[in-house]
Formats: sequence, C-alpha cells, structure tokens
Amino acid sequence: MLTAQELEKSPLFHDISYQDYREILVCFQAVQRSFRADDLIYDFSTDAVGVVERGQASVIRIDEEGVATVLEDLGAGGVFGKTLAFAGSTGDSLEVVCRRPCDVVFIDYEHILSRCSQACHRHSILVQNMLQLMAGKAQDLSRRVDVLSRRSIREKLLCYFRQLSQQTGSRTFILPFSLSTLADYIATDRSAMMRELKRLREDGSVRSDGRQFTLFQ
Amino acid sequence: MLTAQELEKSPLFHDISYQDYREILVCFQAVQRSFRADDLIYDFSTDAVGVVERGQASVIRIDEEGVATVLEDLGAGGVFGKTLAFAGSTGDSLEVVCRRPCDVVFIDYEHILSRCSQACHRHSILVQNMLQLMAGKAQDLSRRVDVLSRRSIREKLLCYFRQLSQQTGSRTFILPFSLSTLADYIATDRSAMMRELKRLREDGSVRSDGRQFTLFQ
DNA sequence: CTTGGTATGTGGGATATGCAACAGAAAGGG
DNA sequence: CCCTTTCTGTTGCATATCCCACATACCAAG
Repeated sequence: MLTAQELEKSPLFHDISYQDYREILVCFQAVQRSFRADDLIYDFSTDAVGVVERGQASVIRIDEEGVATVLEDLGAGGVFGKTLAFAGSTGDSLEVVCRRPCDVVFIDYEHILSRCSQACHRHSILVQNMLQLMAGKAQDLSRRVDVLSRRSIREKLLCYFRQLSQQTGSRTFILPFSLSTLADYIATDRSAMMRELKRLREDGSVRSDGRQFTLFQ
Repeated sequence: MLTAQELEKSPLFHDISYQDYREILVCFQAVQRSFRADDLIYDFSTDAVGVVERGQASVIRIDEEGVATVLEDLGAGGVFGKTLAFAGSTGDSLEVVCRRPCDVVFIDYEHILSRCSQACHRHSILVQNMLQLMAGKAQDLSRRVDVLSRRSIREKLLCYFRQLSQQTGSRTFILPFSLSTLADYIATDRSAMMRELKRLREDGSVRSDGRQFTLFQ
C-alpha cells in the first residue's frame, strides 16, 4: 500500500483519489511488492503486468550459451509483462532484475482490458494512465532501436550519447550504468567498445571521466 | 469515412457503434486519408498520431549520408507519431512511407489524453483500443530489439526467422519484404547477409525459395 | 589492512563483416 | 513487346569487430 504522498508520485495511479486507489487495488487484485538490488522481479511466466513505481530495474535476456543482454532499462513508470513486450519467441530465458531498490505494482492485464460493465470512472483513468506509460515505453524501445540499428560501434555510441544529452538537456551527462553494461546495451564486444571510446576521446568527439561524459559533436 | 463493414475491421474503432464513430471523427477532429505505394504518409513534423487501418507502411530513417534504414514495419493496427515513438534525437530525417495502399486515421494525441469532462463512454473505449494498439506496438518494437541485439548476422537471421515461424505457427513462412530490405531491417550489409544465408542453407538450418523460407532449427 | 570480486583499460591475432563491383533474374511500366 | 529498374546472387579485398589474455584500479566485505 502506498501512502498518500507516494500516491501523488505514482505513475500508474496518477490523478486517482486515495479512496479510488484502494478500491482499485481490491477490484483489480493489484499487488504491490518491494525489491532489493539483484532480486528477481519477474520471469515472464505469468500474464501479469508490472509497473515500476520507484527505483530501477532491467529486462535481461540470457541465451542458450549463457550470454546476458540488457534488453530494456526500466525507471519509474516502466512497464513490463509477457503480454506487453518480449513475448520470448526462442529458448532464451527472460528476467526483470532489480538494480536499485524498487516498488512494483502487479496487475492482471485482463482486468485492465475487460470492458468494465459499470464503466467506472476510475477504470477509465487507470486505462488512460496505462496508455501514457505504454507510450513512454514505446519511446524507450524506439530509442533503443535507433541505437541498435546503427552500423558501427562508433555510430551506436554517438547516437546513444546524443540521446542522453538530449534527455538531460546538457552536453554533459552521467551514464545510467557501467561501461561494461553499456557495451552490453549497445550489443557489442566490450574491448572493441573501449577501443572506439578511446578514438572518440582522441579526436575530441567526447570527453569522459568515469561515467561522466561530455559530447562535442 | 469508413463504411459500416470497414468499421467492423477497424483496429482503432473496434467495438464502437457507427453513430459513435461519426461523432468521434467530429469531436476529435480525426482525419482519414488514403495513400498509394511510395507516398509519404507522415514526416514527424506534427504532433498528430496516425493509425494504419488497412495496408502496409514503413518507418524510415535517413541519416546525414543518405543511408536509409527501416525502423519499423507497420500493418493494420500500426501506430506512429512523434509523441509515441522515434522522437528523433538527431539530425537524421524520419518518414512514414506507404508500401501497399493504405488507409490512415490521424488524430491529435492531445485529444485522446485530455480528461473528457463529460467522461463519455466512446472516449474511454477509444482510449482502451489505443492502449491495445500501443501494446501491440511495444511487442513489435521489442521483437525488433530482440533481433538487433544479437551479436552476429547468423544469430540475427535465426532470431528473426524464429519470430516469423512463431507468428505464423509454421516452420514455413513468407518474408514480409525483399531480401534487400531484410538486410536493412536487421541493420547489416546485404552481401554479408547473403553470404550468411548461403551458409545457413548449406548446413541445413533453413531452406528457401524466393521469399519463402523453412526453418529447421 | 587485506582480500576477493568487479570494473576499467590495453593489445595481438583471427575472422566475420562491410564495401565495391559485377552479372543474371525478376518485376514493373509504357 | 521492349525497356528500365530493382532484386538476387556472388566474389575479392580491406578492416572493423570479436575473442582471449593480461594488468591495473576500484570497491565492498571481512
């Protein structure tokens, strides 16, 4: 259960009164749970939909050879679920893993989609909030596609840096994860990425100190 | 304007009466337009949201050097728009281009999101339909990420083939576009992809005849 | 402080991938 | 029908990328 203040910040329950919020929890059989770093949040085995209310998590794919790849980076307002994305066509296993302490709401997607017979007001607001979250998710995923569809490591890095720069509204920004994870995120070899990073530094395209980067192009 | 039969098949206006449909067109200032192959449908300059009601279209990115990349493949129910995906962080230009004759509905996203003061029933159904379409879009994009995040051309191809196989429910399927476009779709060089395709055929992983493929792995 | 684990940084060698160029097949338009 | 354009299939060559191996730096736990 959220407190009244937490409810204000909730992406899913935004603009919903505390009274309505409590009724929704019951009516939709929504479940709220907290997680700590490295906890397994979801394994794509159920039809439940999860919304990250607070914290940070990642969607990870582990292929047959055990190679892990970050498929998505979820912050507050992040949505995940078998029915929403990553249906998992193959034999690889999928997981949502906690990075920083998380609060997550689980709701059965069927409940959201079912035409509420009484057409209740709170239901329609919840659907509207959900639509907003899905729009955000689509934006995230399309940004990801934008990066991954570049042909070289150099272009991938620059594209990703431009995105971060634009999101923060500054030439200088902090990577949301380690360089090792970044290599994983842009789906390339780490050492090759490091080499390319060095070149970018050498020709003055970027300046970097740890996870802090400044983009000059 | 749709006919009554067309309305039944409409992804966006599904489960909406003809009367309501006509009122929505007015109330939301929705515009319906038709396109022929190679027509420019949308250029990401307006806040409008487009829904493909019928036909096929592609979201294309053209970078500074003029290299075109297929970012998304839109069929019936496909959704696009600046506010929904591909915000376009960089200097590249983005376009939605018609592949096969299309009917497209344009709606101002603000209208969908604004809390309808009279909380009208048709509005909430429209939002729910929109949510479904966005969920579908997220699935498409995540499938795309799944393919693009593979480390080699071979893995990309196999991943994509598995997806098609799963979607059609058969080992045999037809590519939705040409081999040249496929190379573009998986973001690799065409000749390199052809080489890899030959290897896949040689070691018996796939059999292919034109755009028809059969997957054996 | 020491220790183990992880992240960062660098390099050599193997190779998959990209690029350019070509030719025949297929498709579309007048 | 012919003509033009696009698609398909293939090759040689250059190199960007991958893989492996190592060294240092950093951080958290004991």
